[in-house]
Amino acid sequence: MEYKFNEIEAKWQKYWAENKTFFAPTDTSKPKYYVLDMFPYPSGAGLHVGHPLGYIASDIYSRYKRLKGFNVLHPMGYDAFGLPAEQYAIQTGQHPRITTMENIDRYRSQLDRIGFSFDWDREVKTCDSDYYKWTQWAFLKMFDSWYNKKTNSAEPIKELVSEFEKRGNLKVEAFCGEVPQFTSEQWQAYSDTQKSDILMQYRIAYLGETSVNWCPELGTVLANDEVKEGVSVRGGFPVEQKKMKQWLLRVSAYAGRLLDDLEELQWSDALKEMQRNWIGRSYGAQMVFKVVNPDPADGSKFDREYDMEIFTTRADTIFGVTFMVVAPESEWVEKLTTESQKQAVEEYLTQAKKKTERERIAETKSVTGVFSGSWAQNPFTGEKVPIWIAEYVLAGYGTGAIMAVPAHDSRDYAFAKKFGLKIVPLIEGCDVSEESFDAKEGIMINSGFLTGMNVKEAIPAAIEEVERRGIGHRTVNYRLRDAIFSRQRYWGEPFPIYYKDDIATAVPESELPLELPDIETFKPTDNGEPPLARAKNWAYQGYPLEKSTMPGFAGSSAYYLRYMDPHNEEALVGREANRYWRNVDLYVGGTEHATGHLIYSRFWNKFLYDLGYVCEKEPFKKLINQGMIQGRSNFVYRIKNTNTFVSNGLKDKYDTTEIHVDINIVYNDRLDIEAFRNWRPEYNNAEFILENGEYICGWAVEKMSKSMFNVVNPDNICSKYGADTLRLYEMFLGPVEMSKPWDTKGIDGVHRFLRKFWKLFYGGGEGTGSFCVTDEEPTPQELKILHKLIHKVETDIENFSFNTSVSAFMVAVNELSALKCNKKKVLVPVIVLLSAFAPHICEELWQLTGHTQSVSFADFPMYYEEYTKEDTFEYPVSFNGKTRFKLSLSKSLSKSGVEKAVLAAPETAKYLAGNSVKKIIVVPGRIINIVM
RNA sequence: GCUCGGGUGGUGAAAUUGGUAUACACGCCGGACUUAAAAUCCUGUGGACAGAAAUGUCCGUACGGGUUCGAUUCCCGUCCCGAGCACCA
Repeated sequence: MEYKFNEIEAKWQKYWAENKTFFAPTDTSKPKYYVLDMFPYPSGAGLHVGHPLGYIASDIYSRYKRLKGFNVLHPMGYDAFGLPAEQYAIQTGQHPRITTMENIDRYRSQLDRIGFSFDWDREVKTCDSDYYKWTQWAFLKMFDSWYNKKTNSAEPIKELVSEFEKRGNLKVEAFCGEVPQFTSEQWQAYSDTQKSDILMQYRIAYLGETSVNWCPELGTVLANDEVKEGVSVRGGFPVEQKKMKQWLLRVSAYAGRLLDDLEELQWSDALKEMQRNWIGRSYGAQMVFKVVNPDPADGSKFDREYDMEIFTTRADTIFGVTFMVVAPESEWVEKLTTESQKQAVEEYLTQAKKKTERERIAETKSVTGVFSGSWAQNPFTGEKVPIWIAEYVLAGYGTGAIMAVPAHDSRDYAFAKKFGLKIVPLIEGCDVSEESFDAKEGIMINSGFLTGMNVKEAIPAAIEEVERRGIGHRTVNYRLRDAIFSRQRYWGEPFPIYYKDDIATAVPESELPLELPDIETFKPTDNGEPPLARAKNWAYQGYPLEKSTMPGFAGSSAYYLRYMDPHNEEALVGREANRYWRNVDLYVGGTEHATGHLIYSRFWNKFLYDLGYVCEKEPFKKLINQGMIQGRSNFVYRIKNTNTFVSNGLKDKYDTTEIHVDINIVYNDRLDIEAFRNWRPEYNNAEFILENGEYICGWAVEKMSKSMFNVVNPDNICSKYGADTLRLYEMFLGPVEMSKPWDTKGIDGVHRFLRKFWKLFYGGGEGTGSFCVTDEEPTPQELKILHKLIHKVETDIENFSFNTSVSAFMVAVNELSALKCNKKKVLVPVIVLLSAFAPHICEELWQLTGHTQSVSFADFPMYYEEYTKEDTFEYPVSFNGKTRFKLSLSKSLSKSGVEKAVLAAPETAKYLAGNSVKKIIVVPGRIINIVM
């Protein structure tokens, strides 16, 4: 019988859905395994063949784990709030919910065709109110918490308030904004508004007036990870810095833990490194320089000496400080500017402010700055140095002020050269005439008590001295900033916050979800308010509700927890379900979320962990980053001003224009000329210059997109070759982690393999023969093929090396075909093993070989035991007619293999014979280990 | 500039981590079946040299050195490619 993949696949997909084959109950009698894919944003374009790459890999792994007896949680859902649906809504007036639901349906039908083993009973959509109820709930918990540095944990704000009432905040150590010190009496005397303002500085979700990334085109603020090179990641619109009142999450409080806990995760080094860079820890010292104007007559406003605090990682270079710099946005600017410099400073500031983020980045090489008029005193040398204002110092990092050591910092060096400031070298033998010496090595000179020390010793020695003198202390700084959490958008979770006499107040938990109201148009209002300002009665008990909504990462930060217990109405995740499923064992997704979702999720999880809602401190134990699949575009070459097209090999002889051509009318780079003429009316009477009677197209690797006519839809591949072929082929293409272009050329090879496999069950005669397998005992040769296959595929799956396991199947099937092997005892274990990769064909063959249920995973351990027992035995190896040592071999290895190995390496044999070798381990033809 | 990955046939890529380099697949060459094509199947396929042939010899994993009985794998230097970060003091 023929291999009718379309019928077979439809049959089993229906069977799985009807029987809920992949339903994963919270069954504590079995070991659990949680395999998660990053859920997709359902875009209007649907899935292309690149999207399912990671899903296929994780599906193979899930099915494999089920075979091994695990209770596997493998859910899927949709990250359904987002910008594209809203942009579409603004243009068309169609409610984003409608577009989103349509897209979800399309995604679902595409996913179903590939035969994934998702437990759809656990599906979540972030835009459903019974899902975002828990997003809002978590936000309220953050609003009601503060970060205690003493316990290094988030704690309820109620406890903080009672501490304030008893003792004020003198003993409180918290990650917080700027707050005055106060006693309990002072606290009690504060007005409600004052109290609220103070508490706001402590909350983990807080309202803050900060400089934000404002994108005028999108009409919203963006988080740091949503901005790249000064433009928005979505849309590529310019972004500027603007002071605004916004909701923020105090992610920075968790910076240290986010960094430290990275160690124990099984993530790729590249990804961990990205997070490390993003969090950016640096050890150093904070110290104080006195501001001392030499000539008070110069309009100095100082009636006393000010202490200006700076941060440095190079305390050892303090003797080389020749000037100081503060950021233009720093609050120090006003205090430091003297009368005589006032005009120059103001000019500089207006100029700096006008620049967009993009311009600032473009001009990183140009050095700008202005002298403030004030001077500071070096606490070690007593020398007076000028204080400058310059853009190269950032207000948001450290204290927004630095001590400049031009000899040993390239940025300070460039600045000193431009403005003619002094450069004092501090390291023996360094040449600072052309560039600074930034390396942290060498012997100190010109450095008082540090002179003669190595830089590595000098840094701690300098910090110690700073601490001894009481002018500063050792400290750690992080680059990671608090996450801006509000968006001036409609299609997102509403904040459960209302403003009672301008005091931000939480909507009671019992009233969640706070549903997103319907509105007529989705644009921001004419006076620049967010779209929710258009909603009627957007108020709680008569008080106005917050009009911003939450950003995209809000809904995706805890979805992995919701899958554990998706229908629980009492909690985000029930205690019992959480204790069983714990966290994600394997997470598969792209690197693009390295500094966004993967940071926010870890933060969110740690926060819930602190409050005792979840039992693991990290959400994702092991992470695999699947590569992107790019498109392979085809081109035709039109001779300019004609309707004649010239084949790729001849195009250099003419003046041509390159035109993208739909890859669906090109086969192995050969153009279907008739189809091309029918593709577009303007090509109806196109002429062609051929080579060898064919039109050969050019090609290039590009992003898969509609505009380049290179999108390959998985549905088409499924109809033409079947889902099993698609699954195998995507794996066969190369390692999952690698990015690679899609090329349909090789798919025939994989499809042929499945036909060949199918034929094994039909006495080698597809189309003619009838189903025919025997109960005969396998020969040793057949067992060896099987044994090798099981071993190879198992180790490959564990290492996520699916391309090589597909190859192993091909080798085995080729070998079994050559032997015309149709013995059940050989073929059935192959079916079981292959069912992880190509489930439909395997289910069918499983049934045909006489099994009544869906691939009965319970039977697998038997085969597994029987065929993977590795009896090792000693095999003597001799040189010069004398037995020298014995080889340790497993039963599947042949004698001839070993002899060949030794013969292949006579030098090795000679060497080994002359040494005391205890054991060498050999596989056919190759020595893999020598024990001396 | 800094930090991580990588460079293996015509192409996608293997190599059990120091043990016969190029498995598997595509493509290509030749053959079988066919009136023919498609499909299918079989054979060959790193390079150079020698031979009628089986076969043999040498060179080959970006380049130059090193360690080792033995290096695609480890070490040093150079050159390319990709990804991420980028005034973070």
